[in-house]
Amino acid sequence: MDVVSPELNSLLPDEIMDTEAIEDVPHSHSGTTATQSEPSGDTSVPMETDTPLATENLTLSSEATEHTQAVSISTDSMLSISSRSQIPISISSTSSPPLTLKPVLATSVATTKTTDSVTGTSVTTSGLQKLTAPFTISPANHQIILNKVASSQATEAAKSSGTPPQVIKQEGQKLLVTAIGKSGQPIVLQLPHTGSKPGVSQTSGDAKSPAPQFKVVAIGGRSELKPLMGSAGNQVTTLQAQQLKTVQIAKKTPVSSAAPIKFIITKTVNSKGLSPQASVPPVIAGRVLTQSSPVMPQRTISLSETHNTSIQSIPGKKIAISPLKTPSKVTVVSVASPTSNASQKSVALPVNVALGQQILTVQQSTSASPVKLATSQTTAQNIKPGQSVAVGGVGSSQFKTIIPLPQPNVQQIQVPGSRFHYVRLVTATTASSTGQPSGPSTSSIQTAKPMVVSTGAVRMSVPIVPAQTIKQVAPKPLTSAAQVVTTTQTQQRLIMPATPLPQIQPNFTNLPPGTVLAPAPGGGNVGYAVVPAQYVTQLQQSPFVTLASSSGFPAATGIQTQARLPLNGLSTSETTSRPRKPCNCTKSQCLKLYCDCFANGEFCNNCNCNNCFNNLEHETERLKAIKTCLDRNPEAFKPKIGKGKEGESDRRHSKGCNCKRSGCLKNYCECYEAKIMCSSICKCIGCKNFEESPERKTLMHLADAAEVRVQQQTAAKTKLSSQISDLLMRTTPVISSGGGRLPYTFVTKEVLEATCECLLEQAKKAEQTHQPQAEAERMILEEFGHCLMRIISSAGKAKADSASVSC
DNA sequence: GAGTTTGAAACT
DNA sequence: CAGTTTCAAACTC
Repeated sequence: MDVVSPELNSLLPDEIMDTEAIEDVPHSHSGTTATQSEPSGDTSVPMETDTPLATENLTLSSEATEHTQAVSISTDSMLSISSRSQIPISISSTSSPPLTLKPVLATSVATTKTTDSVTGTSVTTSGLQKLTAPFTISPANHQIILNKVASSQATEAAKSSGTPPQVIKQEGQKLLVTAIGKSGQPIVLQLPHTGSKPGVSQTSGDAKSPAPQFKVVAIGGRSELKPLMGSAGNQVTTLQAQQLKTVQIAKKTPVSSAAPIKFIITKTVNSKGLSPQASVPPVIAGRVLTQSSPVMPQRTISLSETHNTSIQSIPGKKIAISPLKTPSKVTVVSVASPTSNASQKSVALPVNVALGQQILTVQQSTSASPVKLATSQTTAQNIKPGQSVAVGGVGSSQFKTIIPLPQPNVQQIQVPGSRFHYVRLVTATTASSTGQPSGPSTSSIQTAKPMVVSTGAVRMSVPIVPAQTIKQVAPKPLTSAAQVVTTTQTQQRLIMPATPLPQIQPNFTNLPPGTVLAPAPGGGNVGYAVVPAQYVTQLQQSPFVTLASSSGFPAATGIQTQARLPLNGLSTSETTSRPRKPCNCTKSQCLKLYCDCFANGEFCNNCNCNNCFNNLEHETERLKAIKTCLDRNPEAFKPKIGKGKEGESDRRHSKGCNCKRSGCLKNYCECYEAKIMCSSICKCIGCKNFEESPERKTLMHLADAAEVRVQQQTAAKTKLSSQISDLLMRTTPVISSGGGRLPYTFVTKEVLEATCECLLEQAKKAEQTHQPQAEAERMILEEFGHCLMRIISSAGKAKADSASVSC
């Protein structure tokens, strides 16, 4: 089954389509059984794998020495999962790139089934320790889907479904997955283990045991392996980081043997599962079904990847990540690698990850395009087992619900110069232990630091990847996509797509950055947000972002900063170097493309707009507006200035301008504004914005000169200001020179303090006498005037005295 | 800062 | 798809 229809694929950004095709081939031939290893042996956590279909299951186990199924990966790509444990689990893949899985210290992996019913209900079940998921790794998509099953019941359901999902079982409470972006960028999956001992962390709600966390980080990068550290909140310590399981997929550059690549995930492929007809009812791609009983709420995270070719698409493939009994936090960060011209073969990766009470659905576009991740969570109470919540589907029909989060539960933070929006999703009802104060967790990435939510009933920690690291991995933010899904016990979710996606439906991953999707009805506290990829860059500047306010989102505006997206193809550095201009919308409610903020996928912040709906408080309207825009133009949120055929020099407007009177030499012209020349697709009249245009050259020359002047003036002002400040701070005025010292030279520190005391005294006096504010201000100003007069007088006297002495 | 110009977006 | 209207930014004074 095709996850994404061809139509949808056509709508995808070019960069997505350009990705190398990595073909995930069902591996019927390898009939290996899923290996299970339960180092922990914790009773609470089922150690055995529930793999009805052992052959096609993908299993991650620390101890498992076997890997069963070959996972076909595009020839260039390599998937590696490493854990500290030395037991290598290798997964043979049909393709040359080997997939190796090594278990984490105590983690065990069990394969389970995940079923997606035609009705759209997918249930992934397994023991807490089990990860069940139809597992698909498509190099093209650079995503790895893990499905985590929370409850054994879910496992049962999965079995019933009959799909041979690939199961990844992890005892650790944390799962970190890093996906590779396009061109040869490694995908790293890290499965941090909450506790050194398996099964220990499973106790949910235990303050001592960190809440289970699941993190997926997709970083576009070259072949180099960069284990992203997901510091899942506080719980990931440096030591823990070492325990993380890392799956790395490198395109084109297979990991050298010398490379410390260890595979912690064993992937077994069930031929049945691979078969389209899979016993599993056709899974609606991208559709997330959440079933949870009040007692055993289940959460499913499904990642699906669209295919351009039906052959490549593997319906029913799912990767399940073993759920955590304890409230789990899921963080997914994916950064798409720079676009590659690789074949557009895509592999559908529907992944369902059931995490205890959460269901996360992620669909990935066929290409290396920005990773798309959708997360929906439903409250366990409202959702019955078997009940499904659709979070994003390939087809619009699959998109059952997108509901804005309750305003009080959402906070947005925008960081200037960054494409990322920080979104805080708070569930008031639940208090999570995730906020445990811990030093900055360290991961394989040393600089990575978690965002810590210190206050509020719900605390959410978002691993922040230092910009440096991110840059290394994803040098080109524009093409890269990052998604972060954070699920805490409180059911918080954060999704950060790197780049605006053309469509909101059926794949909600197409939502523009900053989009926050609310949980399905009844889902209550859960929501998900789409955040721009440069989020990571922001992190660099502020390693810790505190999303802490228990108060409602509106109150959090103070911490909001403006996030920006690259404008019109300008380099990220260009766009991020200066803050975006505030909008002044008055009639559009900032929900139309007239609004630059909205058009850039940003929330309005510090703008001058009136009746603004471009914020989390009006997420419903915003989502609707986004959908409307995407319906009208699937590429509405794509950068208008796309890459040219060969580098930036060929950048051109995707649609071309239609200027009539400006000669395309004013900023009215989008081409000119983007500092690019008009092209053949432009419909402008009287265009003067071409290479040989003398007017253009003159303008450019003048513009350059003006810029230089501005810089010089700025430098001069800075210097002058510094000098004045330095002069004022001098404590000892120089009066012996006999020169004409100005009065301010007598404004020494002592004089300033005395003046301030006088003013304060005056203020107190006014307050004691209950003077009106205006009168109080008058009194203070008068006092200030007196002070000045005394200073001037003293200066003059000193000068006179000095002169007399000299005489 | 107010008013005008401009062209993209939205609408018909 | 073309024509018109709406809108907000760019620009002018």
